[in-house]
Amino acid sequence: MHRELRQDELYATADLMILTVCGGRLKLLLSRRVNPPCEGCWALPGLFIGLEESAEAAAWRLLQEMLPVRDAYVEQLYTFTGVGRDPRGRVLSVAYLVIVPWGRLQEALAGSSFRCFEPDVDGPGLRLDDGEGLVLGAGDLAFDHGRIIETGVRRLRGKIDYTDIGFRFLEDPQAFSLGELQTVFEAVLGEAADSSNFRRTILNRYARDGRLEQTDQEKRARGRPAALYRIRL
Amino acid sequence: MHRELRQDELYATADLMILTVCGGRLKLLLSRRVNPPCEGCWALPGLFIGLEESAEAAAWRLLQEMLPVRDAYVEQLYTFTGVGRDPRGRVLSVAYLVIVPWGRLQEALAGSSFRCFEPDVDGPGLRLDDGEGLVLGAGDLAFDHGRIIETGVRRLRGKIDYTDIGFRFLEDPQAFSLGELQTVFEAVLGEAADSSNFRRTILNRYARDGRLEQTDQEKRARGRPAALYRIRL
DNA sequence: TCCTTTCTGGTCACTTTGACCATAATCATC
DNA sequence: GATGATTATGGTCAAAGTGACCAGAAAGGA
Repeated sequence: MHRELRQDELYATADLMILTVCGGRLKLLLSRRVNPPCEGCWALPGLFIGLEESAEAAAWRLLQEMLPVRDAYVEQLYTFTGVGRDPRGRVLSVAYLVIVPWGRLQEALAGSSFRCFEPDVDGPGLRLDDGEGLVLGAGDLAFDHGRIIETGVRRLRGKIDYTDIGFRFLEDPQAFSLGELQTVFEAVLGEAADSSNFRRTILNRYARDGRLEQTDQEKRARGRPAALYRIRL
Repeated sequence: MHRELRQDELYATADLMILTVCGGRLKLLLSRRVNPPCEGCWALPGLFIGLEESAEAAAWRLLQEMLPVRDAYVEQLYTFTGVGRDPRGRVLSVAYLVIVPWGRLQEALAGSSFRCFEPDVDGPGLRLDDGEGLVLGAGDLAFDHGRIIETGVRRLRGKIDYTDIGFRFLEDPQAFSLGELQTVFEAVLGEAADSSNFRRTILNRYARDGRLEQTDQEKRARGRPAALYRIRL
């Protein structure tokens, strides 16, 4: 999709930070740009916002075009407006956080050109590791996407403790174990939690007012079977 | 500033929610529109973002043009992108929270056309009261400014407890009493606080790591003199 | 039958929070 | 100058929340 931009006009794109938790790690979807500008760089998926659609509608449209997933969670992250951020012209970027449970993402991902990277925002600069030897720095990313990614990961970390955004990573919010939820929290925050304290905190916060309820089912895996819960989002 | 918009182009404005605390109440600045569209409606100040400036730079430019204040706090709030939000054409709104201490705002306000309104987001619909008998509802506002205002007040309330944004309302962050700070919190949250508990919480949170320090000065007013503090922002 | 793994429940000390009470230090008023 | 109102400051006390542990339960695997 090569597009010539007029220099006396303003444009806006919707750019998506598609996040998931897989193998106990927070992952981010990037694809390699095949056209200029930033040819060969890794980039967040994005598209130009049409004149007849809201930014969020554009985000959903892109999501459906790229990987037809249902039930994704989409939340506006921040709008990046630096003058020189796109060499083609003046392009604002309305960035979105998109959360898709790994199970649903995995299928859609097969035929796509996306690759999963694990973002690390704790060091001096952003690092992205695909787990197979490929490690990117901010310089390997198109536009100001490095800054967007840092903003997104930090925002997610900041919100997970006082909103229900963590539940959006669950394969099935109607049947999940507290262990699965803990895995999400650990992946997002990047540090281990005590399972006993974790369960106490979550149950205190969500079961008290009935948003979280235990079902009569259980999940059997390696260890002791886990009770399954249901959350009202 | 009447402007004809092309129908095949996209535009973006920076719209400002200028907030202050005055008389123990949270106030918001609105002005009445004298030109179409929404002639006669009350509106947030806003301008079109130029091709050569970032949205935040546009916000600062507008601020300086309207009321030359120094040392305001500016933070991006949200980007509103509804298709029908501006009858002139396709206009995105990058909304900003702007906080100006009342003392500095008051002077600049004298010659302007702005009016202070106290926003109330707790009822079924937004209400804005200027304290002199004028009460606005969302329908009296231009564009989707009612939605912007609700978003802004809620965001401010949500952030005041776990960020230092409340200190931005202080006349002088280098010399303020805890009573003044408490007034800010009460105005923003809309409910009274226990002064003893408030001081303990603030001192615990900010004095522990040295961001908040007591000065050797004090402020004398009606009651017992108050110690003055300094915050590192 | 062990051993490992995971889930679940509990204790204990420490911190935080909300509701009070008490006192201190000033001003306004008589 | 005495008195009362007002605001600031310091403290207690119980309840709730948090972090570090320990212990047992219930499964699968060797």
